[in-house]
Amino acid sequence: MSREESRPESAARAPRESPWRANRERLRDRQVKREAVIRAAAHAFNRKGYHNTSLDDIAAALEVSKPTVYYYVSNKEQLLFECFVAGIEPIRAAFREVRLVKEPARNRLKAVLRHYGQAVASEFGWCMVRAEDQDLSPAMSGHIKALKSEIDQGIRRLLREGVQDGSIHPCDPKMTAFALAGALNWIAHWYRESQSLSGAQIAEAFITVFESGLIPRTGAENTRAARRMSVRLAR
Amino acid sequence: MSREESRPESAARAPRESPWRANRERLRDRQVKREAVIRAAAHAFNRKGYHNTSLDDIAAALEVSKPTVYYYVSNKEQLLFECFVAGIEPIRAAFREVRLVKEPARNRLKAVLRHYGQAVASEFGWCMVRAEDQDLSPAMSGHIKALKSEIDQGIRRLLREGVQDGSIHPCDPKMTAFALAGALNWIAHWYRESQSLSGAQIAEAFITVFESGLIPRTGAENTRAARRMSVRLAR
DNA sequence: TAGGATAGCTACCCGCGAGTATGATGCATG
DNA sequence: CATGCATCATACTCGCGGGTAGCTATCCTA
Repeated sequence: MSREESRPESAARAPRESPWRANRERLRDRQVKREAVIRAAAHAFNRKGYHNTSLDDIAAALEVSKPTVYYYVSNKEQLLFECFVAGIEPIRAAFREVRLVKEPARNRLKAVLRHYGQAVASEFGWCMVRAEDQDLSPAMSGHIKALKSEIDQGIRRLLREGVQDGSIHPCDPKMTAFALAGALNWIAHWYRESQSLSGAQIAEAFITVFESGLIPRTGAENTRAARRMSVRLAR
Repeated sequence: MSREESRPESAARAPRESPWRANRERLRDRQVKREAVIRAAAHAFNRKGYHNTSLDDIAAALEVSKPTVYYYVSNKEQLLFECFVAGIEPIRAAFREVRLVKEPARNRLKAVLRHYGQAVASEFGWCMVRAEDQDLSPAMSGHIKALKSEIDQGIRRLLREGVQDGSIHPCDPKMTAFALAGALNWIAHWYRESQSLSGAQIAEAFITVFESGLIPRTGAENTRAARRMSVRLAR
């Protein structure tokens, strides 16, 4: 990434304002490498599953040895945890972002769900969705549960707000949130990078389904969703 | 089960019509025990996950030794496979059953989804949903993929039929099937037997969500679903 | 130029768990 | 009684993989 510019500088002893400069750069280098380890782990977990991936596999993918991996991460469990966090963070960010927006709750929910879908289809999606408490120590399991719950509660809240402001059809927030999140989470099970659709496109298609519902709509309300669909089906 | 009546008979040498009678009974006994092994495995997989469950665990739960388990099943992989089949069979049955019914496709789809939800919330639900190709030999993985695909195609077909007969809002069958199945599959991740709702009730709630959609309905069409919901929310 | 921190490797330990060799028990048949 | 089959246990093998001990190389700093 930024290695190409930063490295030669320090190697050639550029005018150093602070004696800590080189140190900071080394730390940043280390961070870059650490992230590479996380990504390699996510990639491997994606393809072969957590339990079928050995740390030797991950090391081999990075063309280093196993102790090198342990130099950047304390153990396998933490590796999974980091992948989980990397996967779920964009969703949390989406909630924060949307909190400031002045729009009907349904639109804010849609924005969140779009990011949600993209996150699940990302390289960390598998880890986020499949990180199981059974595979983790109680402490990490607790962290993960808390983060998951935060997302769940966020969706329920948007649903309640939507029902109140009239932008969402009356519904049971808990069950509806389960249904929405479940459908999106499940993307991680079938989505492959090579697919023709991107994560955003899938999220968009799902949102269309969720919005219109299965029962045919009559009159003025089946406007956008239905028209978009007929366009999609036409090509 | 039927052991109480059948065993004494054979032990007491009841009038035997055929010399194979005792043999048949022994075979049936064996089948009963075999199923007990499968169920114990499903139970353990449910709680601790496939990879965190050893065959010693399963044996211990049955109060037998590991070789006894191997006497009824050839290896761990097959154990998972059997659980998967036990989980998915009710869904296949639902499709067969519904094929004969003369109803709008949306109602037939609903019937299937109800069984689907119950199956996922059953004791084999976890195994059905989580059986991963990575954990299985290519042969079994192929079987499982075929069965999963059969279900998927069945849902898509019902959706297409529904769009044609007008009982379902125009939609992309592929994406809609993914959304529906995903939401239902995900039940296995959060459902616990102790929960207040049964699998059937959850399926019912989900169907309500899918049918109405998030966008508020106006006029005559928000009849059943919305009324049902206001009842639910009232108590 | 010595000393120390950083980064990485080879070679190992060791426990867990899948699967098995072998033998004991018991029941039916001849 | 002897033979054979079915059922199950004890006690093992063995490889995989998480994790570590200890050595080496490099580079920065004093």
